Amino acid sequence: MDTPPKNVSQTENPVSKLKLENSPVFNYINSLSPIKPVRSLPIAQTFGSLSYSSPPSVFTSPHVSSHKGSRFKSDHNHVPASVGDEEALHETEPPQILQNECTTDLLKMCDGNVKQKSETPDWDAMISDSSDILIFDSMYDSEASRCFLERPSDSKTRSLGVAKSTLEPVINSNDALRRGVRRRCLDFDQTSVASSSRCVVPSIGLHFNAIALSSKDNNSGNEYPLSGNTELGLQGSITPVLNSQDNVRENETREDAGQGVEECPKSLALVELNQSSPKKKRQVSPLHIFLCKSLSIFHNQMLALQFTRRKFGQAGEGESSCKRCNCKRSKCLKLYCECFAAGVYCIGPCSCVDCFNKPIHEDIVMATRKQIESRNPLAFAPKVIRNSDSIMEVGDDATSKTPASARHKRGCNCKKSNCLKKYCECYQSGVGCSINCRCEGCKNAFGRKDVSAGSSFTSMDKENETSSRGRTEKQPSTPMPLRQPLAQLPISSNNMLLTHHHLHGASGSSLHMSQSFRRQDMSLMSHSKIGTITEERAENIENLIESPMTNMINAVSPNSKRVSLPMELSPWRRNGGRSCYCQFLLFLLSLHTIKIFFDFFLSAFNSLI
DNA sequence: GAGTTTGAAACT
DNA sequence: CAGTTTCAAACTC
Repeated sequence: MDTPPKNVSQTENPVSKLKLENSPVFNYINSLSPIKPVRSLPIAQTFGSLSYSSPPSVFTSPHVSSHKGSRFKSDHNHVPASVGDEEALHETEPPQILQNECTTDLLKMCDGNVKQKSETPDWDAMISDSSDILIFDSMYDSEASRCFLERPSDSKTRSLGVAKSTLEPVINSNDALRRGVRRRCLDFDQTSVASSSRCVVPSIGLHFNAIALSSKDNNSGNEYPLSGNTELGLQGSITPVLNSQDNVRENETREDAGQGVEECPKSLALVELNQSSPKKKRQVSPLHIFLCKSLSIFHNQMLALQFTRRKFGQAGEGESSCKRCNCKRSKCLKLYCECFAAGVYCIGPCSCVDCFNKPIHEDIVMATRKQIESRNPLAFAPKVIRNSDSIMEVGDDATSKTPASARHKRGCNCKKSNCLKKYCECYQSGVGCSINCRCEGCKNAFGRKDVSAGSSFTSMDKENETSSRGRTEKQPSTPMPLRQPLAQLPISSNNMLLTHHHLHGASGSSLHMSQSFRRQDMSLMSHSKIGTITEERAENIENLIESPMTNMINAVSPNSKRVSLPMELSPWRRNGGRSCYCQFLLFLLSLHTIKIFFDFFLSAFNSLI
């Protein structure tokens, strides 16, 4: 960071300093300081201003302590000796924790930069605290609490996914609460955490465990190991992914669980930046690290809250996607079952009979799923493939809205419905029929088969789909479904995720938003002269912003019936189109900018005097 | 809500 | 691979 040398102030005349501090200019500058304003800045309100509305009850929840106690890092200064102590502690100071600790962290951040650089701030502790705080903000949301406690879990045996025991309610279990986000995940594979709910963002195909795996070996010298809490929100939205590599990670995860320690994932792409080179690592600005981690944590909160809202039917338009199965004879263990097909457990509102698609039958579910996948490796893959250049063709009526290049993977086989009813999977998914369809008398309002042959559904797409069908879907490598796990994605040399361009099906609007946001923030960065954020690091942020995590929010689900994420559910597109994510980043950057100006003016006055 | 229709999934 | 059966959602009344 281009912080002016501070030795000037160390040698200054105390009298001069006093004069300076009493001067109006100094007062003005001091008012620009990030220190005091930040101290008075209520973080909760900041989130509120970002349209990240959490019920106020979050601050009064006694569960606050539970999560605080789940901190993994060595910074246990705040961890009480017992759960009871935790509760006692936090019941007496619920909301202040969020504000004070956050602001304290920011103060540390700023102070750490203003002071001698030898005083390396404890960024780990800071981030750990922040992550706890932020996660608490949503995880102990009153809704979330209900959600998490809806299905009691065994807090001892599992570190991921679904708990086996569902009999005894777990109230104060840190693990249970923390795992609540994944409660409804079909934990077919320990590290292939399914979408937490059918109501969850159906297909955020982000497999952070994959990153963890790839980065574990490289992380030994990580200067800024990440608090394990950041794992939570991410996995809350991870899609079920099965591949051979999962077994390895599964074992690792189980080992971790068996040790009773939830391994810090150290996996976030954000903190993996520039870790391949020790030199580069030394160049990483602590503020940059803080910023990146904060962004990731913030994102986690978005997803966690999103899960909660959808689960409790507050999704507005998204409610239509929260369906319940009604299986009678399949035991919800076949693809007939929408829940099973979507990779989620059945829940209370389901009307199924003899349902085995529940956490207590986890082993059966996993075995069945693998059996189905042995027959058809793409059985749980998304049925609809959207090209990255999909552009909604908006017509006069609602039914004329169709992703120009989105098509059903296998095509339909309608005989009587003319592809005009929901019997047709293409129509149900809101996509037009394609060359792959064997339908008769196709009149699909989203695009008829005969018309699609010359439409924007490119020849490559056709080739992919045709080849896919020709192989009877026994080669999962192609076509690349939307929900391809990051585990299969190429990881760059510096352990950073490659951009979403490697994926099919990123939403065009989301992409546009990301790019717009990127330009905006890159511009801001350049103008604020954040010297330590090198161009490469800026590119890292750029990649982060364009990561699949961002772009796949609008992806399709394994069950094409739950395809789209409603506009208002996307954490990046709320608040009238300006993302909270963006605003949060801008907020952090503005703090940094203010600090730079403060440093500049202070040094200038010091030099003058 | 019951019965029918439909097409995907599963089976042979 | 094709034909048949099973199944559950969609649909109709």
